[in-house]
Amino acid sequence: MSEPAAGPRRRRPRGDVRAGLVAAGVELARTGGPDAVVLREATRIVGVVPNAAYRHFTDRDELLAEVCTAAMNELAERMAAGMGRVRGKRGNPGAAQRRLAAIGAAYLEFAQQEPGLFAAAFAVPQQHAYAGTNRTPLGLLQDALDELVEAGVLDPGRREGIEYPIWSIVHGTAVLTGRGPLRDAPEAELRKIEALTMAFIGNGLT
Amino acid sequence: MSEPAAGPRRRRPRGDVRAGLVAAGVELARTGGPDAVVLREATRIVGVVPNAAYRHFTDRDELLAEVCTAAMNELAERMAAGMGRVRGKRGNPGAAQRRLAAIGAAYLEFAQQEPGLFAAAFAVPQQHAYAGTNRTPLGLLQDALDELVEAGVLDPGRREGIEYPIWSIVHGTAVLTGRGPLRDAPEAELRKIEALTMAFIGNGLT
DNA sequence: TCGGGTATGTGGACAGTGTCCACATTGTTA
DNA sequence: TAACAATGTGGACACTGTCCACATACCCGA
Repeated sequence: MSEPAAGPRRRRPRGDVRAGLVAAGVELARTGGPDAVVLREATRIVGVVPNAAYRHFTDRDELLAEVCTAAMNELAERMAAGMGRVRGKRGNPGAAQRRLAAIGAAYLEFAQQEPGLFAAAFAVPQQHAYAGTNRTPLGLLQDALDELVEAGVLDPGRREGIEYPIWSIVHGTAVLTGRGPLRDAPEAELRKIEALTMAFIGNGLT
Repeated sequence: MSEPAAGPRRRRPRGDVRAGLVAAGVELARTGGPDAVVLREATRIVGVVPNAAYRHFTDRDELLAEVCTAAMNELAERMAAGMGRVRGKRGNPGAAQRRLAAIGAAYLEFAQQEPGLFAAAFAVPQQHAYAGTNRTPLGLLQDALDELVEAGVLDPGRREGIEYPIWSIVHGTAVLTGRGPLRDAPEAELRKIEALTMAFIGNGLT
């Protein structure tokens, strides 16, 4: 009874349906990962007929890509937030180290609290643009490492390319303990693994 | 015209259809990853009606689980093979290090040469048994690390739990450079990242 | 040897999905 | 105001996983 009884229902404002579909897709991904992003369900949530989606996306894959980008952005956002909570001037050795630890912790925390979105973030079909901003996981990590060099904690000679092993170890931990084979280890065990991961990184930097 | 003209076609030997379905599933996964393991297509390959699959698996998920296990076994097999190619007595420091490097290299190589199977190996729905044998990626890694301790290369005090960061870094590299955001980096770049990964591990052990 | 029971395969059906086509409506612009 | 582009609708198709009832082949005990 919420609909205003027949009458040619007003069309939603421009671009509203598209945004709604993406938002709906994000919620679906949050619950069930990328596979749960089903086009028809998204249109149902928005309250529109399935075909309407094809006015905004050529494919289900295009919708999914949009959802994935949103998920990746949320991950980056949480990393930035975690880093922002660390006080201390840029270049301060202790603060620099804590900031690196903070983005790593935020990464793992996101993977644990939002397994669906985390999986979606890395389930991009085809190609990911990422153009423009470097407010991405990799960009943030690189910033943190650059600060570590500035602060004199990390030898400049060892800086080049070190973001990749570090990203790998954090991502690997997230995946293996999340959806992966280590998923049903007891909570305490998982904490220990995370601590080992962080320690291993620290070890590799000094 | 290849069928022997009507007549009640002989039933296949016991357990043959089941094995065939798994094999077909593996081939599908090899080409397109876990999502490509579609039950009806597998039955088509085996030459049987879709419903026949339900005499051997309760679910498509159960078939998929079987396929995933097979994929994981193949990964373990390749790691074991890579390790086996390294000569030198157990406990020899150099050989121990080369063996660790070999299983890491085999892991990355498998992920690159068989992206579909690699993805499938870690796409197990629900729970993974793995009971019995420890001829698994983790088991092999643990063996290699134990040997490293025996050989006096790795301080016994740092042995406990170190398999997890190491597995994580290798797995993370495989995922990020395979299906992940680093997937379309140029070949040379990928090699460099792999080398950095291995170096980072060596650094973390000594 | 035979007869029944169990394992296995078949045929037909259903709901759900992505996607296509033709049509209707709206909002905008010349 | 008339034409046009953007957007939404209705109906259809092939494909998927899964269910039910039925048919057959094989095996084991009498």
